[in-house]
Amino acid sequence: MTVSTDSPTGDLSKAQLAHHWIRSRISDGTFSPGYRLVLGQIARELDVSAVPVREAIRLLEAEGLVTFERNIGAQVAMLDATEYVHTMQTLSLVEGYATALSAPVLDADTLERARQINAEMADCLGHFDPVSFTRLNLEFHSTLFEACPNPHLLDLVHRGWSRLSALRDSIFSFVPGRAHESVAEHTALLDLIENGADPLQVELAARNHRLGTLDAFLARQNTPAR
Amino acid sequence: MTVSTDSPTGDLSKAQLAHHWIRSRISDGTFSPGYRLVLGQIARELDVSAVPVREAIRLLEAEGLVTFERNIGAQVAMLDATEYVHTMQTLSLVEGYATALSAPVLDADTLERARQINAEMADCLGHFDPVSFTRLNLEFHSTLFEACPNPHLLDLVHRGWSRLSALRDSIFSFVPGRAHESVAEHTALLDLIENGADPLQVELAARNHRLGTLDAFLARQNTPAR
DNA sequence: GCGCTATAAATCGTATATGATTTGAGACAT
DNA sequence: ATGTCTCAAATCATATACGATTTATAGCGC
Repeated sequence: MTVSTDSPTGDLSKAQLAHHWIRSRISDGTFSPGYRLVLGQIARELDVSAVPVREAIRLLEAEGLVTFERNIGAQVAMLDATEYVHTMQTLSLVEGYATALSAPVLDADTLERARQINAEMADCLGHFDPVSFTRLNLEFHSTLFEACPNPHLLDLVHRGWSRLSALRDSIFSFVPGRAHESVAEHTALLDLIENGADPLQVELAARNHRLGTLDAFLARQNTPAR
Repeated sequence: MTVSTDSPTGDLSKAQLAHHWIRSRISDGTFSPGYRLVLGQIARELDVSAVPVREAIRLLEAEGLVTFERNIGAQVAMLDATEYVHTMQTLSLVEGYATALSAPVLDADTLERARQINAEMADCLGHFDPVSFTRLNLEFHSTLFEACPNPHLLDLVHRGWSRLSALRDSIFSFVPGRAHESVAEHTALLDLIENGADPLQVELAARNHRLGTLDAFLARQNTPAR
């Protein structure tokens, strides 16, 4: 359901276990940005040796969740404003396309479910609940792009979400003063899909929807626009 | 210049050396798709232990260049038609956007250089030289997207190219009967950029240019269209 | 007190060693 | 000939050991 909380299935190597474990700790906030990941410490915690932990950390580095320097060690990556913009921009691109590719495959049930989720998001605005809002937002978009027939593309979408949800605090989808617009755009997007709109139109709607959130976020922070 | 032949700079760990070394062997064709990568064998060859080699291979797996199975081992990934389509599709997306983002930053000199490269590509058509054609094609597009200010996006473009150039035989950009059209589209793209066209127009031109090559390739192979 | 050096502690990087898993060859029965 | 069983060799996965590098600390001269 959620992107990064998926539990690994089947029997995994210790390196893979460490990989998932550390990623989970980053996602759930136990290890927040800047936290130093000491090999031996994590190894003791997981009751494994340092070798598979090192491997896990190098993989997380490749995913962009962790920074790593030779002979220095690893720490949970910190997204500055610039990297946030770049990640959101990239996500808007791949998610928009993934949504457009999956739109023709969505059945009526799925669309109805998406509308339901969007209704719940609207509720969150009533009794101010940005955390649920963000969680539902992910659920909403997942519903729309998960049917994408291109697994590479889908992988990029997941990586983008993972990076954002792990490194920004957990309410990055909620920008005060923008949330209402966001819900409205969701409805518009669903209408487009339901009416079998041109794929490019769907793509751009989904893309601009996310870029809109980004811009709102930047405006709020007085960060120079992208 | 080329995407995947960049030599690492500075002092690297043995794991990183192994990483680059294996990738180079894949790129230059020494290790072709399906080739089995045996840890101990590579370790002996590089005069290191198996530990850093394993790390390197796991990273290459994450990049999609090798497949790896627990207790079985690694082999250079094999792109079937489907994966080829997915990779090309994804590349068309990210490269198109990267080109559109970098277009406004390109100076006259760079554009002139691109035209020069494209002229050389046209020459390659005269004295049938698909290998140079493909190399120049990469050079041409690199020139256009390297100025992209979004490093994440650029990274995705590089990964896409790396995957394609490593796993398809080295002339994947050259599809007989399509190459002339390709050169013409390059000129059209440069004109758009030079005239300061709308970014979306540049993006779609670049995207469709690559998708055109993909479609031509598929048609030639009688593979069902994407 | 401030800065410098020397030393110790912590940590990383990887070679080596060992157990676990898979693969392949030969023996054997059918 | 075919299938299957057994065992040995190859290979992977990881714990352990040790050297290399960095960082922290204490001492010393000024």
